[in-house]
Amino acid sequence: MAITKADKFTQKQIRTAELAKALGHPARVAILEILAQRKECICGDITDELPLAQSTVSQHLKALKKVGIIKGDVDGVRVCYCIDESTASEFRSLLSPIMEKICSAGCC
Amino acid sequence: MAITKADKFTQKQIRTAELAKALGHPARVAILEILAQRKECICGDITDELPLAQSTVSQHLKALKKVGIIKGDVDGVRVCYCIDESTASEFRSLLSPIMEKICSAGCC
DNA sequence: TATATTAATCGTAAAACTACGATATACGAT
DNA sequence: ATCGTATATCGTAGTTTTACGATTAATATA
Repeated sequence: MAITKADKFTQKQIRTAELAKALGHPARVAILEILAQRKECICGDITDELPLAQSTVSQHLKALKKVGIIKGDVDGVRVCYCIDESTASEFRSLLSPIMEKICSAGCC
Repeated sequence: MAITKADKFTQKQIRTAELAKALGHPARVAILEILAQRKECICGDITDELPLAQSTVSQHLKALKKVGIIKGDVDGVRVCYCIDESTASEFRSLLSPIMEKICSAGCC
């Protein structure tokens, strides 16, 4: 962000935006869905399920890891990815009140 | 997106990402909060509440309008913005199952 | 030790995002 | 008709995102 006055927003707003942004690409939505579907870590075969190059998938995984929504443990030659429940809960906590409000903001 | 194979993702994933992206900036989170807080349209004083230039706020409003989460009705010299409840509900519908799953994806 | 495999990183290019000031447009008020 | 106010749009610059192929690093296996 060029010359962002990020400090003028609240930490909640910044964190909410950060997490929402992580969901802001179909590939990352897909990755989270894949990880959530099976209730276990996914070791290695994420790239196979996406219509993207391996390096691109790796970038998306990195983006998700950066905000903490997933974590990856090295297991030999593979890396096991899974969702970080605590961050997921944090996300829900941040989002819930907003969703609640905007879904009942009756006017016009 | 350069050379995006967007057609390889589901419409749900694409729409979810689109809406999440709209929340992907603190200013837009703030705008939605402002609109949701008061349960009526906001006519004109949105820029005053944000640490951004008028033209920048206008761009953020445009981004929110583009995905349909807000709508703006012209009222004389002002424009009255308010949340589009149907899109907000759509957003919640898309997000809920994902949040549900990732918050109980117990592993590791 | 050599080889194959997995995943991250590097380098790069194109597109999108963010921000601002300046300008244009549209309307109300004088 | 003119002036002032509110909002959108234009032009622009810098940053970030997205994507890919190529390379590197690490490990498992032959």
